[in-house]
Amino acid sequence: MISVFIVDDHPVVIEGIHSLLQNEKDITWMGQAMNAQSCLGFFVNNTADVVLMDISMPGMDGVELCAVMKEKYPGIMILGLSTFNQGLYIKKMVEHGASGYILKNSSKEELIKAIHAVHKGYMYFSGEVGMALQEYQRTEKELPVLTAREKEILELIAQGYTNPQIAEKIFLSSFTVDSHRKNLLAKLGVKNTASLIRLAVEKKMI
Amino acid sequence: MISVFIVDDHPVVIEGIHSLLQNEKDITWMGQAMNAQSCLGFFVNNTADVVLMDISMPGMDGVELCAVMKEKYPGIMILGLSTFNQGLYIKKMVEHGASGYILKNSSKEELIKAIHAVHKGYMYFSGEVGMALQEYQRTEKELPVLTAREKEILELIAQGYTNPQIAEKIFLSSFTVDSHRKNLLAKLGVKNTASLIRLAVEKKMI
DNA sequence: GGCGGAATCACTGTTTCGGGTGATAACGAG
DNA sequence: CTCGTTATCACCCGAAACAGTGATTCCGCC
Repeated sequence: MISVFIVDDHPVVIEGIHSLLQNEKDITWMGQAMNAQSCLGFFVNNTADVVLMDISMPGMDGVELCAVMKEKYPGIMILGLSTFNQGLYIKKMVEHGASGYILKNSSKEELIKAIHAVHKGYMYFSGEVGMALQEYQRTEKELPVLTAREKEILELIAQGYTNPQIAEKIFLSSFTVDSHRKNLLAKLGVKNTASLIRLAVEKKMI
Repeated sequence: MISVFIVDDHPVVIEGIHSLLQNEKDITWMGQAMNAQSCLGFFVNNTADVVLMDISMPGMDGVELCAVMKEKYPGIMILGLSTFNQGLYIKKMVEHGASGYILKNSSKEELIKAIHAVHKGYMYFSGEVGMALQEYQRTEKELPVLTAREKEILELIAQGYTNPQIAEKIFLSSFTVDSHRKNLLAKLGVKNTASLIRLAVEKKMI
């Protein structure tokens, strides 16, 4: 049984989703809020497994509310709601802890599929934005473990040394350095030095 | 009128600087501390415009104390004190918010000049380390201005695109993209893509 | 109305990177 | 004792990056 709460400033959306879900045996309708304050008020004395949350709302928007909710109740899964593909906001919501995103005109099947997915801890993304963001998540969470040697060489690459220079510096063959470098690219799933260093700096690996 | 406080574990240094400053009309002697704890205690109920701070002290050293002080009282200017040119520590102190550095055997004139300089918000560096650190500051704060085109191409490089790919994407010749790329390397004073991207990410240019 | 910077394009090299493929030795875990 | 991983080294080859040099157009500024 999955308890669901919805936050959206459009009554018609609340009603629509409510009616879509009311006959689902394993989904319980916990309630609704039409703004961020009301939502936060609800969760003082109540809880839910999954929160469907509008991205754009008057006052505190979905991105902020998402951050606050995840801060207070990390166990609650948040699924973004929007009427169109707004890549930037989706990305921001995910960065602030949302587990996914669906379009408001999604089918009943997709809605239920998405609720189940995020409840189990998966990410769910609706429509064509899906693939791009799955990729984003991959690099976001599953950071491969680098060996000591790889970290050492990554550091030197970031400092601007070339393979031959690194080889001389740490007494290795430049072939070896090149091997490690290629392993770094493969492990981190990037295709060249530029994206390697960007990832490394952003993830504070160096 | 500039109020000055000093932190040093050597009484002779405190005395020496005190006597150098006692006849200065626009400088007020606020007091002294011989360790970090005592210094922090003083600033609970007092303040000062400029703090002369020894780099090496028993217990919490100048670098740490500097960080703590700047965290609590960002408006207080800190001037490092050391008996010799210890580049690494100076660099660290500056990174933690110090506004400069003088040698303990500086002349009275230099001491007063330095106090006035940091009080006005300038950096001050004593002796031959001066130049090196001014340089450090230059690359640290005075980031060259990039043109719109350069920023655009920098962004694309960071996303992992090659020159030919960028050229195709924004309808330019790959020669042109390469020109901009070389300008980026030259402007930012780096020698390859790795250090370019590292700098760009660390300085939040992308 | 010239001067400088930005933006564009062009050509020629050399060096480095990146893909693929494979080998050997050491070492720890099962 | 094998099996997987790490670390090492090796070679080929095409693509990309880097260095150097130079040219043209456009546009704002003094």
